[in-house]
Amino acid sequence: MLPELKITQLRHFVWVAELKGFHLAAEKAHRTQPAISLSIKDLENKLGESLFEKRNTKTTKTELTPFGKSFLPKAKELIEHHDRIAQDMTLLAEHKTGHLRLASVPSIASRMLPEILSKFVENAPNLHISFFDDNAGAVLKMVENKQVDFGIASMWEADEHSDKTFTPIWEDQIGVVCRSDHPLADKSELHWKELRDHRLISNGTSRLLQETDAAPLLTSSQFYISNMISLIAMLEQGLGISTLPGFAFPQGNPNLRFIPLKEPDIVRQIGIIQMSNKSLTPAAESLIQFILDSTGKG
Amino acid sequence: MLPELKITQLRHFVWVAELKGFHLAAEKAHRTQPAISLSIKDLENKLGESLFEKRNTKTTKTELTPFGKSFLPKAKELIEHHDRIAQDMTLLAEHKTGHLRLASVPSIASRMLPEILSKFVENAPNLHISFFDDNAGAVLKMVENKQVDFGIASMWEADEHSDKTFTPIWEDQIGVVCRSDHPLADKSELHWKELRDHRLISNGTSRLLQETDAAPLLTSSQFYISNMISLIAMLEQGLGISTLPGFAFPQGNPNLRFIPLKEPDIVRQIGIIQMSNKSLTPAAESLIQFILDSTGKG
DNA sequence: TTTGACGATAAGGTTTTCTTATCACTATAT
DNA sequence: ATATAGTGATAAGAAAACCTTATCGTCAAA
Repeated sequence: MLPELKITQLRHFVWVAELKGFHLAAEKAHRTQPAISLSIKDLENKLGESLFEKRNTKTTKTELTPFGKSFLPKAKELIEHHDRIAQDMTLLAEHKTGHLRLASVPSIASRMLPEILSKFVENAPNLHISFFDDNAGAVLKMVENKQVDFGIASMWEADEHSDKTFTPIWEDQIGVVCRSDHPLADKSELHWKELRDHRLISNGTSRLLQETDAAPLLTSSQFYISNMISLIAMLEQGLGISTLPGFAFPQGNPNLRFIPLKEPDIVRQIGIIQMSNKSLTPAAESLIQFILDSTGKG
Repeated sequence: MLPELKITQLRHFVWVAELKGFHLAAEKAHRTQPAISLSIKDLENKLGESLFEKRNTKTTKTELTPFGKSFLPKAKELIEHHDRIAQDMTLLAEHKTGHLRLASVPSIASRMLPEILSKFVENAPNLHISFFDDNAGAVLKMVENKQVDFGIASMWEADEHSDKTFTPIWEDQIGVVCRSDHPLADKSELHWKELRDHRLISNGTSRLLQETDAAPLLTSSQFYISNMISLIAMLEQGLGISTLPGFAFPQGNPNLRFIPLKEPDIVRQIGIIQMSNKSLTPAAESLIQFILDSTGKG
């Protein structure tokens, strides 16, 4: 039966040995001298051998026995090993290190995450981040397959009571996008019926119009363009108009206008999607909290 | 401030993780299930993060959190490290391993030690032994210089109250050595005066006659031979007779006889010499005990 | 010889750890 | 659907481990 050595006990031993005295060791351990005496005695009993030369007699020096001498380096190594692990785990728990994987829908990825992430990593210099951007469906899949710790996307009712949890964060209003010189360009808001006479290009986000008053627009749509970059190019070309969530609109584009759709007022809820049963890594947990805080939802 | 993890606690964690359950782990730890629950809880508090998935709810499986998963291998390593050290030190304390150095006077070295050492090492397969044989003075020096853990030799009064401790073990009686065809060869015991008419070769052990009734023999001695092999050769040649302690007599030599000296009856005390203040390694301690036991002095 | 420093020891209090008893929950088998 | 057996959590008190105060004996230096 092997004895079970306590780290604290080993520390006491090392201190007594290195400071050459029980009193000094006691001070360092924030304990009284008898506590150290007993601790060492217990250690000696466990090991079955004296660590220090017969004390209380002849010699006043606190000196290691040969046995103690051979134990000293081993004890120090074990303590160092312990401290290294304690340090590692503490850093991990405090999300200063580790690996964080997330996926997001492109609009948030380009519009909100750059600032959030750059601020977040300031306090976590050793944190590795893997980031994926894709459409909402793909994000959802990556969460389900546990390829990512969590995802950022919108979630529609169908999946509401599933094994995933949705925490809404941003509200993204649908609007109409057209060229600056388009007849609708100067409106400050629009009714869906005003769009009927214009060529509507549908895209990946157009399904948001389904099940709303504006649904009829989709059936009459001649073009469908899935790729956002192509879509923008077409719109800039003046091929037609389209609907997009606000965050997906390339803000700062001088040639295009974004006009909120007021009737129907369609708002896309974008938020965090995670598995309900699986708990998150500290780093992931922490980033979510950070996002909530920096968006005022905390 | 780093938390101080206890080895026992880490064991509990590893067992719960590997046996996938608190009850099984409790059994293995010879503890009750609540004890393990609390132990894990305490560990989680120290680390500041959950190790197992939210228990008591939804899932009945005891599963690690990502944090716990990354902790598991580290915890196992630390436990193994601890056990390795505990093992090493226990072996060292039980003198199954280590390095043992001793010096002995040749008579004991050749007469008693072979059997003793071969029996001793049977129980200590990993013990390294360095052995030196030399005359009593040299043995004493090696003990003083700490070149050896202890020495085996005789010790004369002058050094009695020194920094060395002498533990007598063997009693070696002085006798007369002569060739088998020598006039004295058939005697069963001798008086020193019977030697006066024979040529006496003195040797390194002859000082044992000093301060005894037989001292006059030394002054009349014509030959002094320090080397034992040469001495034996001379004796076999019939050059003369000599005195030797019994253990120094090459037993089994067909050409020589050993006749105990009865008057004076000189007994050389041979025993263990060690430094008084310095404690011994477990291996040395153990060999000394073994010698005491096997000579009935324990 | 006295004093100061060292570590050991005794007695008693505090903290930690464990146990017994019980609860809440889930899954399986009636 | 209900009972049953299995999971882990929790509360209260007992046991063990740990620490403190007070004191002692020894040694070495003043």
